[in-house]
This record gives sequence, structure tokens and C-alpha cells, in this order.
Amino acid sequence: MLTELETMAYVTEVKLGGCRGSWSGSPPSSCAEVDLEVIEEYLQEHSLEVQPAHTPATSMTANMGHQTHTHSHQDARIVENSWSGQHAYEWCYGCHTPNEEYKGPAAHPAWPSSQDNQWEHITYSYKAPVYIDSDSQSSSSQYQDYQDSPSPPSDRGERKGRILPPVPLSGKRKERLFQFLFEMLQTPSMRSCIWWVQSSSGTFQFSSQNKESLAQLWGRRKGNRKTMTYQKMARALRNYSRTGEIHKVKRKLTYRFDEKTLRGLQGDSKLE
DNA sequence: CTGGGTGGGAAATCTG
DNA sequence: ACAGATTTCCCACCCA
Repeated sequence: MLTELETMAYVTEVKLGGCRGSWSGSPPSSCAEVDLEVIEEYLQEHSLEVQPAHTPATSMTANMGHQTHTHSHQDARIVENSWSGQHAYEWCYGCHTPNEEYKGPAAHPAWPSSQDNQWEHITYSYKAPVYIDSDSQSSSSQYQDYQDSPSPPSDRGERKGRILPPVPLSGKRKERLFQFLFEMLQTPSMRSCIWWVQSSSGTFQFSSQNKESLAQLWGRRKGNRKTMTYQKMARALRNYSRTGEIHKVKRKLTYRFDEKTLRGLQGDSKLE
């Protein structure tokens, strides 16, 4: 198997495939498909080290590349290889190392080719300053308006997850979709799948071309029986508009974390 | 018309 | 057993 460095190099290369939109909204355009295998492996090895030795699940390589192909037996394999949802994730207290290095500002929405030391801690705790993206300071003038949310009717009220009892992770909480999404948002290598449109407001967008890959990654992480698709993942996202964690913005493939949710996600690491 | 997105109801699953 | 959080299906609607 590849060494970490090689893996990284590969990963970054794969997606760096020359595609760069300057602003936030412009997706890393026609970026090559993302190699889930590599990314997932990396994520598992680094961010999820706390996790049960995942099966040498590699090998089913190069299948997922094509997000939109139909899967049949592939599903089965995914199931087998997926680490059945047992994800050691802690919503509030992390078993992670405070990564100061993560001062984010990655001026350009470009893949940190090789200097992405950030990969080292894609743990669940990030430094507050959300990974700045293209647009936080950009000309997103046109996207100012969708701050529509008057103010969360405090439906689901307080960040139930956020303020978890200071109990040691006796029962590890399963990672939630929005947490996963946030994590991906902090992962430079996932830029071709998802990125911040305006990190300050928690607005992010999926890549039209790689959204399926991201969905599959989510599905695998959860250890679902079938392959996760963007459609299904989006359905879950829609549920969030009810509970308030994430809201849809009029823009295509764009969503926005609720303020509280975002604060929780960001502050998560500071709590330590 | 078609394809890509979006919205949701509803039932099935999983997990704590 | 039960509730919460999806997951899975499926259908309707929109818009470019």
C-alpha cells in the first residue's frame, strides 16, 4: 500500500487536476472525480485513528470514481468493507489534538498540493477560524441576500448536541451528517466535492460533479447497506431544515449551517 | 421534452 | 420497547 506521503501526493494530484474557480461559488469546476478510496483511507488513518482498526478495506479501488454508475454487487462489497458505523466521534469533547496549525486562511480554493500538513489533523477538532475559502472575502455580493433566516425559531432550541454533558465518551455518539459535512469542509482535499461559499455565514456548496462521491463517502462511513447518493443525503439535509441544523439557500447545491450549529462545530475544538 | 435539482411524505433501519 | 436520526423509496414540481 502506498505510504502516506505517496497517498497524499496522489490524492492531491488527482483532484488538483487543474480546476480552479476563483470565487467561492465557482466550483472547482470540472475537477476530476475524487478518489474516494484514497481520501477515505487517509481520513480513516488520520482523523479516525481512534477508531477500531478498520478492515484493510482497500482494494475495492477505482470503483467509486464514477459516481453515477449503477452499483449492484459493489454495494455488497462496500458493506463488507465499511466499518459498520462504529465511529469514534465525539461531538463535544474530542479525542483530538488541538490543531493550532489550522489557522485556515487558504487564500485560494486550491488543493494544497503537498504542503497540506493540515491533513495531519483532520480530526474532529479544528481551530475556530473556519477554513477561509475563496469567498469569505470575495465578491459574493450576490450572495449576501440569502441571509434570509430571520432567526431560527429556536425550534429545536438549543444545540442539543453541542452542550453535551461533560461525560467521557462512554457511549460514543455516532457522527451526524452535518458534523461529517463540516469535517469535509475543513478538509482541503475535499475541495472538489464541497467548499465554503462563505465560511463566515456557514454557507457551503456541493460540487455538481463530485457530490455523489462525497455522498458515497458518507454512506461508507456510516456503514450503510446500500450506496449513499446525493439524493438521499440531500433528503437528510432537508430534514435539518426542520430541526434547524442546516438550511437550504436558494442557490443550487448550496446550504447553510445554522448559526448555532456552526458555532458549535467551530467552538467544539476550543472547548478543550 | 429532458436532465439536474429540490421538496417531502412515509416506512424501514439502526443505535443508544 | 422507544425515540432520534437517518436511510430508502418514490413521486411531484421547477427550471434551464
